[in-house]
Amino acid sequence: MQPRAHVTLEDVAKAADVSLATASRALNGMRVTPQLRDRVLAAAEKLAYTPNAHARALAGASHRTVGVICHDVTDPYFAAIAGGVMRVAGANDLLVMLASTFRDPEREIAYVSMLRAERAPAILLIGSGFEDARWERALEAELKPYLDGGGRVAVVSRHRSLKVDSVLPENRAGAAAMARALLDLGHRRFAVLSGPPALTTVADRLGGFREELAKAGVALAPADIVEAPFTRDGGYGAMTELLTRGSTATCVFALTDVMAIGACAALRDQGLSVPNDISVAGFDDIPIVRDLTPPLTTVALPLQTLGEKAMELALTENNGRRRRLLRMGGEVVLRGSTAKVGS
Amino acid sequence: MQPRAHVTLEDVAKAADVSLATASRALNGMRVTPQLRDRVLAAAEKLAYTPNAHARALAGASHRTVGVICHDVTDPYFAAIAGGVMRVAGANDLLVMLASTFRDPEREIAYVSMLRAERAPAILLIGSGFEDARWERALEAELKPYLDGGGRVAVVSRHRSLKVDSVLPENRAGAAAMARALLDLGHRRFAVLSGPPALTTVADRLGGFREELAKAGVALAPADIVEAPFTRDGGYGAMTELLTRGSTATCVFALTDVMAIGACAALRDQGLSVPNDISVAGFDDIPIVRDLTPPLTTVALPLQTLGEKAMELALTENNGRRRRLLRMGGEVVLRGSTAKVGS
DNA sequence: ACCGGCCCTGAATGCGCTTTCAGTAAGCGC
DNA sequence: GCGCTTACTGAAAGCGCATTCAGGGCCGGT
Repeated sequence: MQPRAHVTLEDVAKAADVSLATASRALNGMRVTPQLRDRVLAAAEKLAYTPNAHARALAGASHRTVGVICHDVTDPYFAAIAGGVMRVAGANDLLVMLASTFRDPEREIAYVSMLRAERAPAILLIGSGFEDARWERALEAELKPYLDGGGRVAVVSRHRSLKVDSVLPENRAGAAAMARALLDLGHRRFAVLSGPPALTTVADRLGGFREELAKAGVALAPADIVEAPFTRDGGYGAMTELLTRGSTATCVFALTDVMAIGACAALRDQGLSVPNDISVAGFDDIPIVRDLTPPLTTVALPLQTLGEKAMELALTENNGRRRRLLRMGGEVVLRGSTAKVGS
Repeated sequence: MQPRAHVTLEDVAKAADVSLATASRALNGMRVTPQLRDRVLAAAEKLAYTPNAHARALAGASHRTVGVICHDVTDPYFAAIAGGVMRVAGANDLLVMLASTFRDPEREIAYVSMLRAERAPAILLIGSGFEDARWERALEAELKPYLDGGGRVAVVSRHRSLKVDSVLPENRAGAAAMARALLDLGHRRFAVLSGPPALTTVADRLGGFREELAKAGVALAPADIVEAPFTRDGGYGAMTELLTRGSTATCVFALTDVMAIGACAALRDQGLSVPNDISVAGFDDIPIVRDLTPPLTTVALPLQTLGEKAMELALTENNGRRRRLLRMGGEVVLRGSTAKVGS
């Protein structure tokens, strides 16, 4: 005969010969005569009882599964941030529901909706928002009732339009700093490996870079900018494209390290040397880049910390009702993938 | 005045002036007069109604959040597998709860217990099991009632002791194949960068490698094996240790690519060249290794597919009650990090 | 020995939803 | 036009648990 699908609290209570209420109290550590408590615990153990989290949540006990939505766990950038989130979550005895949207705004909204249905105590949005105001509004509409219902929301690296606690990488300032650093190395002809223009991160990084160059009187022609997905293959393709266009750039700035890795691969496959033939710089400082040959010059972001802070923001009550905003990172780290011009 | 904490189905029903049951049916796409359905949908929309997933689950509707437990999402190996899992999950309109154990068996069991409480329809265990039979038994005890209750379990890369659907990398055969490949290159003095002996994967890979060497009359002395965590820094430290010991190995086999990356970094920092001074080989074929300089020789595993297959196994009914077992990967991929001896 | 008060236990209620079950209105054939 | 089937709607039960509300045993005070 099949064992019962699920052992319920009632079964335990019956086995221990106490009332359902007493069993509940014993299991939850409320004051109960030690003898009874032992009986209940023993019965629960014997029956392999596991409380039904849904029933528990329904009955009022807050449940402990927070939602995290990112673009793509496979990307080391998001993996590192998610790692930080999970570290803090784990320390607080929380489960994490992780979802990947693959940069599809529709999926993102669908996930928020599911998380809302789960009555997750907190939702974290990791990664760039979308330039299209339509999506941001739809997202906001989804988030609003959640927040009204007491839900907590924090975002990482997301455009300011959402009025929630935020952890923001210094995208614009970091890119500007990188521009200065590259100018200091003597570069004057640049190319940029850009990402999907729909992402706000792209606008910020590209804008910061371009403006800083402009201050030095260096222009960035449309032909010097190639758009591609924020992936290794995107970077590879963009770099290849640049090469076939006959670009004369002495330095390539990839908007993410992952793209920079692809770019370096393309250069290698074309028999070009980094940084002797061309300098390459990235953004993010994902862990792997310091172990590349040559190690990658990049704009450093404390990725794990980004995630940790976001989780902390979501977990701590924000009494002053103003949203909190943390800005982090943005320092240029010069490594071997960039060199002085003509050296 | 505060908006109500949560809009319930009853609110929607009242607003649409229909009964609760009708509202439920309208929302769930059951046959209802179009006119009524529209009224209900409009009311739901206006009130920003989101069904309570807990209530829904409790009332019998199966819910759609599967649990995935891995050692560490930050590790590209697990990230890639998790990516595959999420791809299939997403295609089936499932949410994924991802948890990282950081290789702590106690946490692993705790997570299984939480997932069981959540009544997740499926649990996936990603990553090596533990040699200590005590933990495996405890895990089994936790899993047993879950399976009896109709839960589905699949594991990736986990020792056979668990009687559940499995996707197994060819750890032993792959390591043996690597041994042969390295022998063919003329190597006779080897060192191994090993992992925590508590992990079954370590025993399999190390065993396969050692046995194949033995067949060729090449012994692996204890001094040639260094144990370290399965991390980049672990590999770095182990390689450094090996160097300070004055190892005479011409070839280093790291049990994972991540360790191999650390090893290469250590060699570089010591001014040694790969593969001229020493050959390095890894295991897993995580995506990044083909972009290293030199690209890493390794045992290939179709990581994303591993995750996809596991999810598929968990999703498909297993009518024949025998557990299904998929073995995958194990082919040696020779790249630039290994060279013929003396060349 | 008696009563007030305290602490522990058990019965009962409700969380929000799905799902029978029964009831009612509409539709059909004769 | 009557009886019957068909189709939809509404009332109500119950999923498993936390929790409130009474009731009952026990203690100390007098």
